[in-house]
Amino acid sequence: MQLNAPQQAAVDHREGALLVLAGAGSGKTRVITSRIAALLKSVPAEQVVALTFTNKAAREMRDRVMEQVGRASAKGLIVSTFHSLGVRILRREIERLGYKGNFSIYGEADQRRLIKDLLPLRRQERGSAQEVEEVLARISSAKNRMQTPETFQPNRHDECDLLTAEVYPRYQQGLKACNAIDFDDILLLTLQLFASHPAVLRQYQQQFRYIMVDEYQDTNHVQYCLLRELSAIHGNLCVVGDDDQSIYGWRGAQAGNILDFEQDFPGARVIKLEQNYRSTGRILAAANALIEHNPGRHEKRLWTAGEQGAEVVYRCCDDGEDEAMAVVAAIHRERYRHQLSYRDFAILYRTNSQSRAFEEQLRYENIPYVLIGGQQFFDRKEVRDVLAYLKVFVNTQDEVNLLRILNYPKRGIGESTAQRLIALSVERQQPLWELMQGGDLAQPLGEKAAQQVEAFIQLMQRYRRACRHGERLTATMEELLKELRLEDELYRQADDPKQARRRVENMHEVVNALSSYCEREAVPTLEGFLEKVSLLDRDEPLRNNKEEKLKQDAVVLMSLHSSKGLEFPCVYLVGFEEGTLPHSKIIDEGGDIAEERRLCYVGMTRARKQLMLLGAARRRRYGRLQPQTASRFLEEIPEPLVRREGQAEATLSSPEEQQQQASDFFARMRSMLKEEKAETS
DNA sequence: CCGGTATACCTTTTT
DNA sequence: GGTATACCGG
Repeated sequence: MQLNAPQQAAVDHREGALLVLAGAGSGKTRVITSRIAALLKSVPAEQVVALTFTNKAAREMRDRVMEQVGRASAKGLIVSTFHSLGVRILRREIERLGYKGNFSIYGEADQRRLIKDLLPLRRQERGSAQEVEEVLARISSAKNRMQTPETFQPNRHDECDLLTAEVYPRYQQGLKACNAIDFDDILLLTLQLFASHPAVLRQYQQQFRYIMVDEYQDTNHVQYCLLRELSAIHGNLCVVGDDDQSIYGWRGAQAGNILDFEQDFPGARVIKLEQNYRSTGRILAAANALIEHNPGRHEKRLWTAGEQGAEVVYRCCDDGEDEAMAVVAAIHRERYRHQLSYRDFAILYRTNSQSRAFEEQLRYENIPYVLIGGQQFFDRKEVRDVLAYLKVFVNTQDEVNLLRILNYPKRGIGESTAQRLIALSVERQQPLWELMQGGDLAQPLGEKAAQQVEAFIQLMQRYRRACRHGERLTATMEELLKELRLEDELYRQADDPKQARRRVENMHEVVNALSSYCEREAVPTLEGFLEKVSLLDRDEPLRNNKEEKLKQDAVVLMSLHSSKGLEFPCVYLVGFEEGTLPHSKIIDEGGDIAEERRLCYVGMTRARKQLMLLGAARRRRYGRLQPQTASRFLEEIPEPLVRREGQAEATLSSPEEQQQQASDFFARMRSMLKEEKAETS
């Protein structure tokens, strides 16, 4: 297929800043890969950098460039995520900032643990889970705004902000003491490195002569600054994106970056791609009608030379189960009518918890499906526990993880012993690892505990040494799991043997991942493995990653966020209700409705041939059945563009609902009685 | 120190 | 309806 005129213009652009405003389905990826291919004809590959947000996007882009220019010409080309590039730079340069090269990368679980331990230091009340979560979010957002512990400006009238101001410096010190950095630090420290070491910056400026950025609308302020620094000399920055698809504002992305590009990089050329090659006319018309309700966009109107296609349908179902049945029925029907494969269908939802009803229905009907995202592999406790051992082997300063495994599996080193060790470590100004190694702990800890600690540290030393030899990594790890008897531990903990088996499987999946990493890599190291694992996209479980999953012939289930960048012949956008599609959290807390609208727009524009919107008249939320109303976005798409089907009313009549009402009544009575009691006593 | 049960809280979206 | 924490008894 040939490039159209604006696409070609973007590919041919060479020097200076370029903004490509690429509407959904306008052949954006093709433009980027073609432009890289064109550059490689006259520029050494190692001077070209393409940055993406997900590993999958990076891999895809790299593959497509190689298809066009061949493996040899692409050698040295950097296609990577922002975070991978950051880590790559930091591994080489971080000692200039006072960290050591074997630093750990802390995910949310590690961060939470660290903050949790910090909170009670300052306050008598113990840090509740909510508080930890809130403080963590604020620290992260501060980092995204480039506020350090020193420059953080709390809102004086905001309790939580003041707490954050106290915790933030300690948190950052804690990280450094553990020789660890968090996800936001990856980018922030890279930027700080550049600021404090101009010579280092210059070196990278000279190396990266042509910089391209995909999904520019998702960049946050730190990423923007990095790009500005790196392109400062030559100005060869080409960014591609679509402000209408900016859906990561909650994570600090600034759609302003793409709206202000022309002011930030004077002389920038702007090219709009508005011809859509993906969806039918009717789907585009509906999506356009919706997105036009958003203020302050780059004016853009998608059009297609293709056919009008089938009607877009909205269907109101009785409840969640009915909705699932309707989708499955539609899949059966369309598959038969148009000779489609299962993989041609996608079910998209706002929250991951919505997947359950569809999974059940699909399983019931024996339809193969794949679930993308959701409960993440690396968030699972059993996986994190194993990884914690590996992290400590690499970085013995990593006390967050050291404390995590100190008594896992249970080895008689309980909470009080741990606290005594920590106190001792503070008192003697000695890292925990050294303290435990030093022996002589019988007095402070007691004979028995000291013995257990001794045994623990012996074991750790032994395996730490064994891990140095890259050859036997996998075998060493297998031995470790065996010696720790983690499998038994998992069976003992779980109350359901099936659940236990799943956990054991997950644990072994880590070993499998390590094994396949070792096979792939020329010089495998534990460090390298952990780095890979830390930087994985949320929804690629190690080996059978997103692509492999998509290749199977199965219906795809995923969140609207995960769906960005993908396309399917038939899309079912479910939960089209107030409180779900504009999510209640956003409605209640005065969040950004426009972003919800964009999310909806992203979902709609994934569809090539057929788009169906579904909602329910009542739905179970937190286990309660509640009446629902149609999403406000439905009204924003005028009648002829979306055909309304089904008109279930929110009537309360089923036996289940009556029972629900009764139990609600008794719950109210009980709580009233409790209050009365409290008053009288 | 451990394992059990009661409980509170919760659900956005994720590199 | 599910998980993470709290508290209590052994």
